[in-house]
Amino acid sequence: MWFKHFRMKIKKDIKSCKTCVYRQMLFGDLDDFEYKLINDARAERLYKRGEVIKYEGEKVDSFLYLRRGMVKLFKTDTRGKEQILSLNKPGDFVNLLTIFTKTSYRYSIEAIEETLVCDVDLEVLEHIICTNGDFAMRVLNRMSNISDEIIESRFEQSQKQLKGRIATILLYFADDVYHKKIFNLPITRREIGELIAMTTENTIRTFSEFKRDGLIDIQNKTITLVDYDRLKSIAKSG
Amino acid sequence: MWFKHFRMKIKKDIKSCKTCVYRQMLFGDLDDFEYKLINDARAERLYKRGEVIKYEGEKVDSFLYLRRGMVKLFKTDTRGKEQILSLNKPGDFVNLLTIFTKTSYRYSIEAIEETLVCDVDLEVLEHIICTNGDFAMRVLNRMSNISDEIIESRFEQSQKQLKGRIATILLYFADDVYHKKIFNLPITRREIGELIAMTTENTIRTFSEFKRDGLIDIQNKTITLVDYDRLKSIAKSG
DNA sequence: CGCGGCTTTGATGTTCATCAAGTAAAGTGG
DNA sequence: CCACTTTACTTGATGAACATCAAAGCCGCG
Repeated sequence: MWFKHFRMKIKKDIKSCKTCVYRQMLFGDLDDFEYKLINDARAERLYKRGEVIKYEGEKVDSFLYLRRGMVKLFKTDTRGKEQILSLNKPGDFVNLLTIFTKTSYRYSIEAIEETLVCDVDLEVLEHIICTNGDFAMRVLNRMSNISDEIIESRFEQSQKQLKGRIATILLYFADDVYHKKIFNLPITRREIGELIAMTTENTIRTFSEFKRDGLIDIQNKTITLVDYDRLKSIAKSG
Repeated sequence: MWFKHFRMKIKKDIKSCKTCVYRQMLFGDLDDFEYKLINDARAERLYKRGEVIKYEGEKVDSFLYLRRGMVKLFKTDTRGKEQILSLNKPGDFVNLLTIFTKTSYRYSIEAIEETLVCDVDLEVLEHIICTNGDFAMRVLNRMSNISDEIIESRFEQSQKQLKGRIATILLYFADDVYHKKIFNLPITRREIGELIAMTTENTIRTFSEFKRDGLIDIQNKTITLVDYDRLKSIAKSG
């Protein structure tokens, strides 16, 4: 398993953070000098599906944000089954909540499709936080928002049962990730199960049922949302 | 309901933050001027059991920390049932994760016993963060830790079933709150159910079963952990 | 002293996990 | 490129864990 770690490609992109589309989300108001610091401490890394970006237990020493692709954060439970804590899509600050913990990762991060990640050295980020109070406030603000969203979405998912959770996931891909009603599922049925805390079998059963009921169409990995409104209602009602 | 809000007592304590036992947890390295700022922006508030400290939807405009007593953070689900997100005990920073969100509370905070809370105006805290980088880093560090702990404990609880969750809660009170094997349960059976995401009935059934099996003794609200080791093992194994 | 909330126990039903078994797809090594 | 192996996908049958419904005793409090 570990050998995968060494296959990752490291390259420097010519473009600077200044021209990055995700810049304004956090680094919007830095001055030229600060940009240069960030930019010099930054590496772009490309991962293939299945490559592990960070292992549980590794030291947290960089700030990660996702430019392309998709990653999962997951832990392995006592019986050896993986449980997915969250999916991250382009624009997400993968590990922002954990970044300042001074301990090590409590979960692993793995690419679920070809993924491009920006990796910024933590010390540089900390330096800017220490010297630029407004920036510190912006980081704090992002952290609060991410934390609130996680708690909120967990709360909502916990009230739903199987069908509601599956419908929610399908709508997440259609609305928030691909912005289309037809898309290729980037993850396996098993991973969907790990994400919604259900077994693979029941996840598949629900997919089949949704297909029988004319809610979706399935061609292997290609999903089409046929009855969007009814899916929405299932996602809502549980 | 809302009228409760106005019954809360507001008083200024003579002692300053400088002498507070919880000082070193966050405010340890502030200079005299900063202490004075915090101290002047601070109010101590005393709440009785059942009094709501913050309502979901209220604006977040202060930093809260708990000096005495216990509070619960909770939300009301779609069917009108409450779900407890977390319990906080003395020394906890009740709303630290939410503080910088610039929106409003997504949950309510209520005292479950007589509770003394320090309430610090947010603008003053933000001012100090903006001008004292080391302090900002310490706040970020605390936020990361709290977030990690929440995610970790949720992950662990989600793998357990009824008995494991109840055992975990009992050990939490004994080990982390009261540091005794005999204590008065500060919350009702229903609230325990809300905390572990189970029904009141099954929570009670499990209590009875633990008593029958000689794990605990129950006299109304007074709980005695009789077989601490076996409880520990149940909490661990699920 | 009676009303409402808390507590308790039992009976029944639902949701989901587990086990089993087979097909399809996707890597892998010769 | 093909046999072989592994992993993903699928469906059915059975059982366990927990929710729901019902009913009654208890306790505090106005």
